[in-house]
Amino acid sequence: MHPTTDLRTDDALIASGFERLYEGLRRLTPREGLSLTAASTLRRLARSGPQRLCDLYAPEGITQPAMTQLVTRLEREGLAQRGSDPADGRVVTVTITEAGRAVVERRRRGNADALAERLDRLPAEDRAAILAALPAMERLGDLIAETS
Amino acid sequence: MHPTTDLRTDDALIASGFERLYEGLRRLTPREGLSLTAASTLRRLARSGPQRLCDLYAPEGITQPAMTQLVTRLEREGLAQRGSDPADGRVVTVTITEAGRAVVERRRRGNADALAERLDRLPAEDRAAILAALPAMERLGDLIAETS
DNA sequence: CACGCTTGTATAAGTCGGTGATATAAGTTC
DNA sequence: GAACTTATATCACCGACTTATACAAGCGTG
Repeated sequence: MHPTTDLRTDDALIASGFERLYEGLRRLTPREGLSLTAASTLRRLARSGPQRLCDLYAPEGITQPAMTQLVTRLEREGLAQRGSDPADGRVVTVTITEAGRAVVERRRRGNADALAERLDRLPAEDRAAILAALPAMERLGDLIAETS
Repeated sequence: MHPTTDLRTDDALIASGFERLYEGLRRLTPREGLSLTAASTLRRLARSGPQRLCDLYAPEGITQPAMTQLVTRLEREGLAQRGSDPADGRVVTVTITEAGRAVVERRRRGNADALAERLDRLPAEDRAAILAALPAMERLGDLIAETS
């Protein structure tokens, strides 16, 4: 070990490693008729409960009209529902339906299965290393989400 | 430690951890007018050298016409070039240009910088854990790419 | 060597998911 | 209550895919 770890080099290593992993993960998930944004929005609704439309588009990185359209599509497919705020006649609240939750769950399971298939072919010590780094990566993911 | 590690539980943990990380990474990268597929194709051309068009679309997970169109767009923007195979009059070879390489490099650096900004806010032991898991994650990424 | 089959690209038409500009309606402020 | 702000919707457009199909070059076999 060096007396002071070289952050710059480490960061570059991590970035290029994540790049490879990211590409793999991207290919792994079947679309099933849901865009990345649609799936992410559904997960958010499942995780954080009903949200105002106006609080939804910025974290998903799309514009307001895009979110209006996305919610319309989700509603048409029965995965989410529009509601109204009694206190403010302008706002539309978006709620995930049971069918929506089922889709989120099915996708999550499918993704996990596909990943597991590959993980099983990895040496045990690789799995252990990934497992050990997991809490750190989750914290990193949250940190990115906060400071988006 | 358990006598036999519970693979199923570990896999699920890893899948959900990766999900959070993936969402974060997805938001991190600015689009800069390149689709995910376009960026990935450029990286592939930079990494593996000139490729036949027919060898390009399957690994990127799109159809052949989509790749034809993508190459046309890349060519129009000066990031790639079409060429021909003297031995086979049907094939089109695709080569990345210097401008294309520059774009790949700039995106990589931008991504690394944005990531570094967050990594710096992570506790040192988290960074260390991620660094330690990196080779494993790269192997996993490659494994997914192979068995796509 | 001519015929049909296969392989590699391209084109056409349609769809989906996004954008910016703008409209509309509800709330807020003074 | 007029002007401003906020929340959503609509419009026209574009980019990036899809399937179906065309076309041209190579290949195999009688």
